[in-house]
Amino acid sequence: MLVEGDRPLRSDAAKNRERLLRAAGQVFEAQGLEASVADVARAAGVGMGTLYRRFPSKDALIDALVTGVLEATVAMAEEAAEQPDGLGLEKFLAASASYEAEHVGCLPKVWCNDHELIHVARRLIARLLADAKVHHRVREDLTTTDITLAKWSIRGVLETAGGTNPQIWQRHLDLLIAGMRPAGDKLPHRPVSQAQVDRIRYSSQADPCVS
Amino acid sequence: MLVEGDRPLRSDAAKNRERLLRAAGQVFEAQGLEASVADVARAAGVGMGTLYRRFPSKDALIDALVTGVLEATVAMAEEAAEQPDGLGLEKFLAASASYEAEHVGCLPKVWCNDHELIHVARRLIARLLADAKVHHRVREDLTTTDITLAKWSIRGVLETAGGTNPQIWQRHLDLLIAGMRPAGDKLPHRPVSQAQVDRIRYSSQADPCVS
DNA sequence: TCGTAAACGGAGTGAAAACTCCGTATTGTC
DNA sequence: GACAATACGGAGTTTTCACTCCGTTTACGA
Repeated sequence: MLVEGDRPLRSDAAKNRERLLRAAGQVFEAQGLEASVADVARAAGVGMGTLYRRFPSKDALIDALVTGVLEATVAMAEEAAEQPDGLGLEKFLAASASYEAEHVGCLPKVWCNDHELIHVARRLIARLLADAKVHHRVREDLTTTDITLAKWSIRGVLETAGGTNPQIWQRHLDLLIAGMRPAGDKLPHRPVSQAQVDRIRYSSQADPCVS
Repeated sequence: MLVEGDRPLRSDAAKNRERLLRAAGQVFEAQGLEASVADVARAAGVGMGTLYRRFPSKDALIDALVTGVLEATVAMAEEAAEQPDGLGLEKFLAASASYEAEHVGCLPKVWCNDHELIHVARRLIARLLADAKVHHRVREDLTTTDITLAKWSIRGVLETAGGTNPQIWQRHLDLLIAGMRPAGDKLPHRPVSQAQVDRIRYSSQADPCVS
């Protein structure tokens, strides 16, 4: 998944790599993704050379953070799948929102579509949704793309509010889940097709989001 | 509201000002706010000097766009207030989402809290919400901060998906409104206080959002 | 039509930030 | 303990981009 393909890292290099990732998360959360790499290096207590030896570009550094979030997301989806009674979907949404709240820094780059792990997560979410329907936890006309939109929306709340305050995303998730509950009427508009979602490349950045 | 305090603009200057605003909207939508001002000037067909004579900084240009969106938002809220039967809130949410979808470029800077017009809009929204409650269109435990979160969430969807496709935000708004509908149970978590919302300064940019 | 105040274009400037280079230091193996 | 191989720091390079300056042009009242 990461750039290092060959032999294991020397111990100091491995330690600095972790430091850099941790520092990058903090700096990007505090200043946004336009924070300078020099700031990240300083926060990590290493030199620029070290940063660039480990991550060939700023984009690669961000991508490593994104990959971490996505791996955690997939893990949470797998764990939620073991929840009985069709409550896995809700559990997953809460768990991943909570995790994202702690990693706000790289969120703008997380839910673009280029990343392999996103497709893995999406398949798992589809199963969670199906299970929730079997147990009549959610309305019949709910689709996986609705869940995708819900995740984008939580990201919007987290990015605006910062990840500090759990109340904020919890209350918003309450509202979303209330909207997902079974109801007599269908949602007024047609669901968004998966193809439409796939076509989106996250336009608010000019460059493709994974380096 | 705008920087020009004195005499009216000469005709060519006024024309170029409009061109610049239109071009800025398009360029920022296509490339994000980190697009260069040179690109904006080129798209508008004017020189750098003209841009900077009209808008003293890039931030001021963005702020002019933001002000336009907020003025439209206030106008839409006022219009929605005339809707009978407590449907004004839903009408407003749909109208403002539709408008924002056409002005995705500057959205990242719109819903920070520093702008005077935001408070105006918020007061209008509070009245729309109260009216919706009187007519039992929404649940009793819904608060104005919930609407604020809903607007942030729509912004998240629009920013990710781009403003091009109305289906996307409509379907998401369907879900939100379904969650707002009257129900037997209360939402699990406590509502977010207005003070908490006011404390947020939109952290994903380091600088304060209005120049 | 003429004069002037206002506006125009766009090359030039300075700062900021991504990325490189290389002399020095550290790790881990024989 | 010595010696490669690997990693380290941080000053220097290059590029990008916001912003300025000034000679030329345009609008518009008299």
